[in-house]
Amino acid sequence: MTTAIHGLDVYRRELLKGSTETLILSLLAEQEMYGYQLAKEMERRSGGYFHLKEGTLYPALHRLERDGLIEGHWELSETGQSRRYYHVSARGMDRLEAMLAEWSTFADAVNRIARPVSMSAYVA
Amino acid sequence: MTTAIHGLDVYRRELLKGSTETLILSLLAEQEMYGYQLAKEMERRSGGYFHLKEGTLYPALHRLERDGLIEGHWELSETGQSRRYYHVSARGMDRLEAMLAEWSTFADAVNRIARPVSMSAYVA
DNA sequence: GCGTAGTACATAGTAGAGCCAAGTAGCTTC
DNA sequence: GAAGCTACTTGGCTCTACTATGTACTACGC
Repeated sequence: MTTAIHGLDVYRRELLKGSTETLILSLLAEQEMYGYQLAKEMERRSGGYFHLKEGTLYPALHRLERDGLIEGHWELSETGQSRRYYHVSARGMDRLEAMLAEWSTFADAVNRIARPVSMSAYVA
Repeated sequence: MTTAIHGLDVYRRELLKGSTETLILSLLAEQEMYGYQLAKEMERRSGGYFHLKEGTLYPALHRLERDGLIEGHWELSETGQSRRYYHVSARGMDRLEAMLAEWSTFADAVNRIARPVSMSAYVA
């Protein structure tokens, strides 16, 4: 059941694949944040469209840190909760820039194929 | 080795994930085509950006056919080569429309987060 | 004091997509 | 007859997002 809808769900999930890290880097580049805060901020900024699950968020943060793109440190909040704050490293900034350029190219290419008519300007 | 570049390769591949079927449906919606022709056309239209490998293309076509979004039939070319031509079904057209809408929403959401400044207009 | 809800992080397991590689098969060119 | 292009197929691999579950602390209502 819900087979008619199911395909779209999968589609949205697959679209997100690969963009998650760019989105995380973008937000962290603006401001140092901890995981939970990041998830909330992303949801807020996207008008509820992006809702990162834990199983996506934390492994992604671990990957980014492992690759040296972000750096994290523990802090104890007033309430006694431990939070891991992350900021983007110099290398991460370079990567972010490259990823944003890649995203632009990709989006343009998709639009050239999927929406050849409705796009106002595309190079001949 | 090539670790600095590797991340971007992965990024491009992951971006493609989920968009492939939309791209295929879009091209087939314009014109009936066979697999190999589809790959060439996609590469041409995207200025070489999209280069679908066989291991991506044919499984994707099989999935789309299995889901009833496209329908295929064999034809024998003048040279004696067998080709499987595909066209988009009514159901496939509906799905394509939904996917294009989803793509727009997704791209907007990404731009709101990743490029909050450079976007000319976004809703407050 | 106890259950519930929210905050905050971690991870094992699963599914799915794209890629690599290898194979089949026909045609053309040398 | 070897190489190269066309054309399709398939098995195995990697990577990513999600599900589900667990830990642990705080705050609220009863």
